[in-house]
Amino acid sequence: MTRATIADVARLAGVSIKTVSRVVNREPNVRDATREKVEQAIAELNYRPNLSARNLASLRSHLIGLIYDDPSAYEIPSAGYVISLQQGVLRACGAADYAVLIHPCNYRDQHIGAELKALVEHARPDGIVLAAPLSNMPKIVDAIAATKTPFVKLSPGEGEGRQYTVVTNDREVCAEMVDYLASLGHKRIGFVTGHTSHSAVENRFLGYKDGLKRNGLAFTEELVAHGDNSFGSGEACANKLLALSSPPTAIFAANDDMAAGVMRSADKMGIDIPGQLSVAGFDDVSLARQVFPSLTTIRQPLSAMAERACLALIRFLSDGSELHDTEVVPATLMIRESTGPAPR
Amino acid sequence: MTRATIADVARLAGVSIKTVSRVVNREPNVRDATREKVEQAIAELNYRPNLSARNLASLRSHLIGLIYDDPSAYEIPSAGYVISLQQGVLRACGAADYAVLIHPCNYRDQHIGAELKALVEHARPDGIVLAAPLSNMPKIVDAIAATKTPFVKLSPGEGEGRQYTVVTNDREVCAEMVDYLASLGHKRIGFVTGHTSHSAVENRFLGYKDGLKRNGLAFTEELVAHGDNSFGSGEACANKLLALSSPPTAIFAANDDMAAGVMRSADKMGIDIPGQLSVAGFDDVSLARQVFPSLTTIRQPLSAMAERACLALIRFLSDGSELHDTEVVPATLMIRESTGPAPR
DNA sequence: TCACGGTTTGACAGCGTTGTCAGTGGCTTT
DNA sequence: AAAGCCACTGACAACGCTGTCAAACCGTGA
Repeated sequence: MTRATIADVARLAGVSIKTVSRVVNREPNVRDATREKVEQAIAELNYRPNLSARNLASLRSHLIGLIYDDPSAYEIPSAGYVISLQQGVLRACGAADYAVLIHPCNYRDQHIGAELKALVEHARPDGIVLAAPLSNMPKIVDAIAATKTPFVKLSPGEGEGRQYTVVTNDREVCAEMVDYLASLGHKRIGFVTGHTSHSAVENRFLGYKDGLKRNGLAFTEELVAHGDNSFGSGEACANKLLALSSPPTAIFAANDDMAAGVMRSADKMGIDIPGQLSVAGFDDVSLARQVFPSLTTIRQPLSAMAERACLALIRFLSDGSELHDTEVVPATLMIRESTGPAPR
Repeated sequence: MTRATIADVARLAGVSIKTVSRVVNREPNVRDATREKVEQAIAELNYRPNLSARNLASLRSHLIGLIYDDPSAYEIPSAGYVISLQQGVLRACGAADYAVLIHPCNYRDQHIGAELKALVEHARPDGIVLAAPLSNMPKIVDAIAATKTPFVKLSPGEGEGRQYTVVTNDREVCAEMVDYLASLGHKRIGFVTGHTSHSAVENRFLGYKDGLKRNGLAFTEELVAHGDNSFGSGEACANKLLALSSPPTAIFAANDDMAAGVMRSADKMGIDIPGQLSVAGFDDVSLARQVFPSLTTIRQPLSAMAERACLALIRFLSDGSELHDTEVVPATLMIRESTGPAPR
């Protein structure tokens, strides 16, 4: 007893296999009565189309490649980021009958261009979703583009306008965070930057400066420390900022891991949060809710961004609708316990 | 200019397509000279086999389904667990030319059996890797078994011996953790249990009792608090244990999230860790290194377990080698800052 | 009644592989 | 020299579906 094929269904329903194909693929021009007969036969035989046969005949793979940087490959654990991506893409693909091919990779790898080329030539996905920070690296974007496979970029940073990109409003929302801190009376607001490979962090820095300006606060290099996105670098940056003769009363870090590092450093120094120091992060990873006090941060709508990007890709694949554009999905402030009125 | 097919290669090499197929699939009985000619033609044309055609002809999908519980579907963020699983499976599959189909699902879903059945019938993976806690749920295991698709179970708990299962030695390693705490002079060691749906946590509890016994310490119900694997429940359990007239000097939680909750609770009460209270967890999620002080815990070799399970599955698929067995991959203690000598 | 146009249906040729089975040719054995 | 064996190679039929195109059908207006 093997799986029923389209021919079995056709025989049982008393129609041709092409008509069964039409019913299965919801094509028009099938009489209602015929459709019903076929559907009944499908149900009776528990027929499921063979995807390999379908793909072979239709010259497509019905596969979407999701390419992202493997977080734990070099000890920056942001697994939540990857899971969110996957959720969004799976949601979009599930609805449209595409399968997802995940491909974690290490952006530091010398041969990543060749690796991605090989992947695409081997699996032949119909389209690709390229996630940050890979989507900000010209070498990688070019390698993907060279394969001629349609792709969308998912980038928290600014899109480049050359390909369809879904971004979040890093810059604006960071300025809003500064608004919020200023509204609490903070005058000296420090900033911990992230690794520059991640173009989004530059925008976060710009947003920080925008915020200072529009709240009448002067920008000082002294209050900026340069981290690399890791928890450890957050600690180091806080050590530096808090050792200033006139230390900041609030520190805004470009991601949550570093913000947690800042908190740990302050904790070690016996500095009370938020009594003596307010701390804010960016990302809203699960850690943000688990540190004590819980972290004020900014939530990126990652999963939604991934879904939107993937849906646009699928739309393009099915009807060829334009793909050169940028879509912005706004992020939101998550006010928690780590920020409070400026001390005085 | 479209992709080269096997026929193009055959023509260029001056052989039949079958011979090309033999070379590509590393089949025996091809003369070296012939093989070289073919390989040269393949390189020249940059030929890559069409996977759909191969799958159709060979009646297999070359797909491994990875089914796991979606952590963020109900706010228990253990994304690192999923990432580790994926890494292990991808490693095994990549080497053997299988693709991975990921399928997060919610074990609380009423219709999960039907959902998995539909998935398997639709995508027709050649084999399935079923991760905990799903692998401990008879309803789910039965649904998978009913599809007749070969599968392996990945379970931190005990295997059931009916199917191939890769487990870790939860019970033994937990006893070792108690050994370690006892060696630091702790006499009153509390335990925070996890959600009972996760059979591994029962073994952890048993290991805790084993450890007490072999160190000559009495087991008291009073020192056991029942959590549900969440950070919040860890806090609640610590509140209860630390309110005892004679509170424990060490608390061992069945997972890291709860251990972090314990730490937060102690922090709120002004209890010094590890000076007044030692805290230990289980899992070694990234959080364990980010809390202050960093958490002593137990690292599960998750990624290695997933890889071993998947390799066994692939071996079975290729040569039909036996699949009814249980393999144990040992876990290891990670001693960090949250544990220290008992106070006195 | 007949031609006409639109809707519905079917025959059949691929899609690019693998599996089966029948050669083919060289070397050993009798 | 004939027979037998083995290593190698190729012809061709699947595999289960979709796309193309032609045929059948059906209602309508002339």
